[in-house]
This record gives sequence, structure tokens and C-alpha cells, in this order.
Amino acid sequence: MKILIIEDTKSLAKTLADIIQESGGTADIVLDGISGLEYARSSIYDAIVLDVMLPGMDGFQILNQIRKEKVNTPVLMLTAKSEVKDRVHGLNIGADYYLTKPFEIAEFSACLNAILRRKDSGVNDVIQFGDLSLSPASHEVTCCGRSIRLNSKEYELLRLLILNKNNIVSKELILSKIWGYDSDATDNNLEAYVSFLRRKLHLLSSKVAICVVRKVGYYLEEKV
Amino acid sequence: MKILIIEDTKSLAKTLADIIQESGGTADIVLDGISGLEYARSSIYDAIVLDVMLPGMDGFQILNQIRKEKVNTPVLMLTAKSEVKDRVHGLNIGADYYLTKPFEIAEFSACLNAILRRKDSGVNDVIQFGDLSLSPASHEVTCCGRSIRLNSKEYELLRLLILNKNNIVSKELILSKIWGYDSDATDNNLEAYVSFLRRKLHLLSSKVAICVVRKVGYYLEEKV
DNA sequence: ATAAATTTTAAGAGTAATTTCAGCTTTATT
DNA sequence: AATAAAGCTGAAATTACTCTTAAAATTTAT
Repeated sequence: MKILIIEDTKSLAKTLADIIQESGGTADIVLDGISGLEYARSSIYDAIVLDVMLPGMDGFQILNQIRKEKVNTPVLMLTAKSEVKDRVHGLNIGADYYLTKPFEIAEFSACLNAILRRKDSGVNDVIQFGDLSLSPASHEVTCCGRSIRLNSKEYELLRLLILNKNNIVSKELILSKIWGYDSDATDNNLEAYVSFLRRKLHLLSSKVAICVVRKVGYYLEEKV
Repeated sequence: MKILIIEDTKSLAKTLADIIQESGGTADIVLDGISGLEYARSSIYDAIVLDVMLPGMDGFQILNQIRKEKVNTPVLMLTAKSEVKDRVHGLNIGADYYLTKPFEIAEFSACLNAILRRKDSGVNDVIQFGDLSLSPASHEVTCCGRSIRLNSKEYELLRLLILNKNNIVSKELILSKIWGYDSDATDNNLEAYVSFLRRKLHLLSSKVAICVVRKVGYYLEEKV
């Protein structure tokens, strides 16, 4: 379970991250709006906890933008103001829940769980594309009853591609998400893994293909 | 980050351009209102710094005109007069920020950053022209339900033409934007890509045509 | 410590993107 | 109408990106 926390009050962000960790997830913290948007864009998170008042760019703008870009990660908004008008606005532009500060830890957990449940994108939920289903619990990919176990890089690569279905995932993004921001991995590392993954999909006789857009990145397609 | 500076006081324009360059951007300087409007029309800039008093055509007129033409590049207005009336007028006709001369460099930077952030330039938004829509996420152009994927140069070319809808995009600009400032690509390279793109639009039976203005450049037009 | 699995590296083959070029078409000018 | 200049387009040539594979290096598990 990977949660993105966009919140400029460090202490609060830290507390929320701890809560998430205690229940077995991981959290990335971002302290300003600009970086917040950047992180939120990648669909790798299971949920986003989003403060309204932020330096750089406010929560509404971030939410608006990512929804416009068809990123549908569930969003839990936090706000100090409890005006009905704001609440309505937030929900209208695609927030999944609106929590007014201050709040109890229990309430926060409950909300987060609720929105994770609703979107059924929790950690242990199987994600699917075409005839493939990918099980986070076992790192196995299944197609028509047969399964193959993926190693962790193969798994993350396929997960990233499925979460961004219908979109090209840039090589840059893949490298930074899977190998890490500061890694010196080259395109060739990624190419090798694409090749490994293709072979496994082939072994399963899947109809899903990993397609390349030269100079840009990869995307999944279902063959007819 | 590309900024257009429309300001007739050369020294000031130069200083602002330097500030922008120091923070990693590039700036084009234009010294009079008429050319200012011409440049501002192309939507390729991330922001415009616009002086009010200019030879040829004043800042208000330029702003008025480009907003009328649906160019929504963020605009930071500079003025010597600090009358509330002017300020209100500027903001009403679509300025994003109003800065009174003289101002501190820090203040200028802050304002510019603020307006850049606010609009966030929408890099990932789907853009449209006529019956075409172009999706940055998938590099696909869609027309009446059918889609074709474009390779990276075709995509960039179409994107540039759509962003500059209703304006002629000079061959020079296209070459420098897509092939790079220092590339030795010739007009014929561009012609070849125009040809590729036309073929794909034809395959989609789009009503959009890529028209040429001899010796100048290309623009999009919707056939009737 | 050894074996097994994973990850990286490297090189050659394969393929799509890009450039080049020649011949043709269109437009402008006299 | 003739001529020149500019643009278009299809085919061939070239370039650069990607794929695949095998082997080396590293990490993890036993």
C-alpha cells in the first residue's frame, strides 16, 4: 500500500505517515504543491492525502489538474476550513473524501480505508488488464488459469504499465520509479526487463502486448 | 521554460531576460507593440511579461486582443502608473499579475513563479483543433472515434500547429523547436514530416488541413 | 559457503524513424 | 505562356533506437 501525502505541516505529515506505516503501508511525503502535482501524476499511488492550503499550488488546483489528466487515484482532502462551499467544490472536482482539521487519528484511518476500499485499489487487490491479472500478494501474473511468478522488477514494471493503461509510460518515469531517482540505470536495463516480461507474457499466451513508442516509452495493448 | 518579454526599455528587458535565464529559462525580447502582439499570439510561451506603455500598440490592447483570440498564456503586466483603476482594468481583461515599476528583482521572480505555477501550463492536457484531438498521454490523434498513434516528431509537429491555431507557424520556429536550435535540418526535412502527417490526417478522414504559406510556414485550417 | 535467483552489462541483429534525393506539381512572376 | 521558385511525395539510404541473448556480477536464500 503506497500513499502519497501532500501536506506542508511537517509534523502532521509525519504523523499520518506513521499511521499508514503501522497498518502495513508506505508513504511518500511532499511538502509543496508543485512537487505534489508531479508525484500525484504518476499513477503509482494507491491513494493521495491532499491538503488544501499549500505553498506553490493549492490542493484544488492539483486535484483539478490530475483529474483532467485522467489520473484517478483516490484522493482524501484535508482542510482547516469547514465551509460547505469548499467541501462541495472539492468533491465536485473529484475528491473522494473531505476531512476537516483537526481530526482524530481513528477518523483518518477510517476515511483512508474507506476510500481505498471503495476504489478497490488496496495492496492486496488484484489489478487487471486484458486477459492478465496481477496479484500483488504473490507477484504472480495469471492468464487463462495459468500463472507465472515475476521477480520484483518485472512485477513493478507490469504494475506500472497496467496502472497507466492506455497511456504511454515514459522510460524516464519507469526508470525513476523502479530503479530510483538517482540511479544510473540506462535505457538498456529497462529494455532487458521489457524483454523478460514479454517472454513471460508469451509463455502464458497472453493477448496483451507491450508496445514501444520510440524515444518516448511503453504502453500495453490488447491484441485482437 | 520560455518567456516572452514585451518591453521597450532595452536595459530593463535585458535585465529581466537575465533573471529568467539564471533560473534556467529562456526569454525572447520584443521592443514594440505590433511585433509584441505577433509573438504573443503563438501559444508557445509559458508566460508573457508585458509592459503597458509601448510604441505601436499598448499593453492593454495586446492583452485584450490575445484574450479575444483565446490565447491563455499567463501574463504579468508591468506599469509605471500604480493607479488602482489601471490595475483593476488589467486584471479584468485577463492579466494574471500586476507589478508596478520600479520593483525589486526578488519581487519580479516571485510574481513570475506564482503565475507560472498557477497555470502550470497544462502540458498533459488533451488539445484540440477542429475534429482532431491530440492526447499527450498516448501520442494519439483522434478523429470521430478513430485514432492513430504518432511517432515523436509527427506528434510534436501537430502539437505545435494546434497550439498555434489560427496562426502561421514559421518553418524556422518549427525547425528550431523540433529539430533543435543548432540542428542542420533543412526545410525539406520538415516538408517530409508535413507530408507524413497529412497522410495520417487523410487516413482519419479529418476535415483539418495543414496549409502552407510559401516562404513562411504552415497553419491548420478546418475545411468546410 | 554454496547454490540459486536476480540484476547488470555488452554486443550484434533487427527494425522503425529519419534523412536524402530526384522527379513531379503548384504557385508566382514576367 | 514561359520560366523560375517553392513545395510535395515516394523510394532508397542511412541512422539511431530497440530487442534479444548470453554471460558476468551481484544479491539473496539455504
